[in-house]
Amino acid sequence: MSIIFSRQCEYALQAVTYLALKPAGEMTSIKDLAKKLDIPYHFLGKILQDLVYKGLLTSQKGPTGGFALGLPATEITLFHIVEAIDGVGFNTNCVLGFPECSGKNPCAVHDSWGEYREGIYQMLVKRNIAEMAKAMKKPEYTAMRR
Amino acid sequence: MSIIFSRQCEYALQAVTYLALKPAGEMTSIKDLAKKLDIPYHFLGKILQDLVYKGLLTSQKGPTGGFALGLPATEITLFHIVEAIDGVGFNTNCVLGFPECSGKNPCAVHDSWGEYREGIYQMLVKRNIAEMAKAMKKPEYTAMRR
DNA sequence: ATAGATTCAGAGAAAAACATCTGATATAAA
DNA sequence: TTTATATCAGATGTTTTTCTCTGAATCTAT
Repeated sequence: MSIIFSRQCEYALQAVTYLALKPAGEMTSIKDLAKKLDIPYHFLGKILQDLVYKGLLTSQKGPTGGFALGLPATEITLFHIVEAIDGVGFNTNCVLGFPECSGKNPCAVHDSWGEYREGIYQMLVKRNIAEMAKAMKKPEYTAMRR
Repeated sequence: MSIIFSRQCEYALQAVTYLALKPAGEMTSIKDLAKKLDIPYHFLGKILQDLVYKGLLTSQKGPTGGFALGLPATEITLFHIVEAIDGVGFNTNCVLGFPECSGKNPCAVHDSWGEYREGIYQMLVKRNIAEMAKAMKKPEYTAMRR
């Protein structure tokens, strides 16, 4: 289907970015997140739970509870989230799926892909959630529905 | 799971590349392809059928039958195959899945990704199956098992 | 204390992707 | 003409991913 990240991963990126827009310390409920971002409620719950377990978010139960960033927004990179949800398979295997493609026996796109892959990796490592939030702030996120 | 092309698409690329290594006009059976490339027999059958329908391959029934390229190897690009199997979703949507990411309201990686995407696209469009076959020829493809 | 709102945890359902099976049809060679 | 070997076509099965449900456990505010 031509995709780089799983749906879970995309949802995670969106949710964390949204949390980064909130005042520090404020908790946001799954309900709010799911509604604003148009992500299935229970599915999102699972994903956020996972991110709490991995230390990227914190959570609090009970009324006024919810989720918040577990680290300063500037310290959470896109790569942290991708790694937590999807793992890092995309920079080991041949893009075209040739099992024997390697440095010794490269496929015709082995080297070009290596460059793009590295670029994408750098993009994920260098961009943090604070930047993402800033970029998406324009229409105050209200337009962020599918 | 972090992937760009579907398994089907990878199998298709491998199979077509393998066919390009064969003398022109020679037919290769699913059995041969499946065994050499270690792809599930019936699944591969379906994929090849699809490629015949799309005009990239030709087929012949009966003994001595099988599949062959439907066009000269130099005229089949990687993009042709990817397009036939996976479609072209990867150069329209936001990599990170932000629904509202666009030129007007770009996410923080919108522009960088645009460059990589274009590069990858060019890579697929410019590389043809003849080149792929040449690159993979070294150990005469015999090592191409998982 | 109690009530209400929330996350947590694990099971389960639905959909999509991946793979297999079976019978039909075509074709080449004996 | 018969037989063996292919693809073709459609149904079926399996696995993975996506999404849902339910019943705790936890916490806040009244």
